[in-house]
Amino acid sequence: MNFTFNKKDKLKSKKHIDALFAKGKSVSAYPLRLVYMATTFDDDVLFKTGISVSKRHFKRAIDRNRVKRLMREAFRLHKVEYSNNISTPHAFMILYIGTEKPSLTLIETKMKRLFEKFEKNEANS
RNA sequence: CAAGUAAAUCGCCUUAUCGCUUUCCGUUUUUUCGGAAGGAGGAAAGUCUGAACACCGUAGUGCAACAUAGUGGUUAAUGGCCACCAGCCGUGAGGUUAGGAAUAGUGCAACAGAAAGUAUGUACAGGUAAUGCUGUAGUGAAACCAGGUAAACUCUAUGUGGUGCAAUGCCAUGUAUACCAACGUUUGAAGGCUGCACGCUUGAUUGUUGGAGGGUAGGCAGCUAAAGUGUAUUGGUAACAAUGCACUAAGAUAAAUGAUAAGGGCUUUUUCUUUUUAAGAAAGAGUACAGAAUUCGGCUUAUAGAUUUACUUACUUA
Repeated sequence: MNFTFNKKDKLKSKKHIDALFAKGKSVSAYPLRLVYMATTFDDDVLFKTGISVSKRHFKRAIDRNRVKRLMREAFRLHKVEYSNNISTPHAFMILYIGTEKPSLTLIETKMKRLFEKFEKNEANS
């Protein structure tokens, strides 16, 4: 078991992020939205994940930080379950598209749905 | 006691579990792993100002634009701060100011009033050849060679170059390639047609290698020891200054400093018990504003609640 979520697991490269938003596919489970793309990384990590909250929905930095931290927690604690079903390297970006401040349990359940959808899409294609 | 005034301070805590990040040490070829130490604020916010720092610009002068506006002081600097004077507000402690100039000019003036300047009406009185020609009354803060207004233009005095750490400097994978060198060259390098071969075709303005330039992804510096913090003494009404002693305090970059659970503080509401004030118990609710991004000095705005110090109190009530 491994609950870590450090620099290597984060999607940080500008190149990857630009490519992701340009070509990536997406699934959503309100208030979350997952943009994903199969790709390769220089260091051998299976997948890298970025988390983003729009400035449009949360004007104050303190609120954005709070939502991002909750999302990071939700992802970190269930990372292992998700990674079991992923075989090829992927880049992920999880966006928060709601406008209300969420609770941790809401995000956890929604994120589970999000990845279920993602797996179904991958199996079909 | 109550109601106020002015300053200043604090602004949740503990434990457990799972994490993030920086530095150092050990380990390891690196990655990894282990250990230790550090890790948001009074406003980190607004980006309104003054500087440091960097780059660009820069003979001099004038105009324009913008800013400031009592006097003195303080400071690296300021439009900040302090003291005093003056006006206004308050019983008072105190608060507040948009405090230069109204015979340089232009404009504006609610209500009232005939009229607020190219005006002269009404009533009465006086006067004239005649006429608002003169006086009084009436409106108003102000009614003629007058005043008010510069939070209207304006004038005066003083001051001001621009852009910002996404500044700027350095390293540099890949891609394309100016340039240089070597090698290959009509005995044909290399490319195109093709699955391959033959063949056909283009053909040195090119191919390969190396250098070199350029500087995208990315990285490093800038980047945290400073007009620093605490404290004591001295000078000064004060802002502030000088000196001594002690201390070292985030450095991320799709952006760390957290999440969850339990318990405890604090505030408050309701109910119950004892009761002179008050105290105790139970249940519920609340626990703010807000997140560093080159660094400092200020200003402005947001802020549940708590604490301390100094001072004031007219009328009214006792």
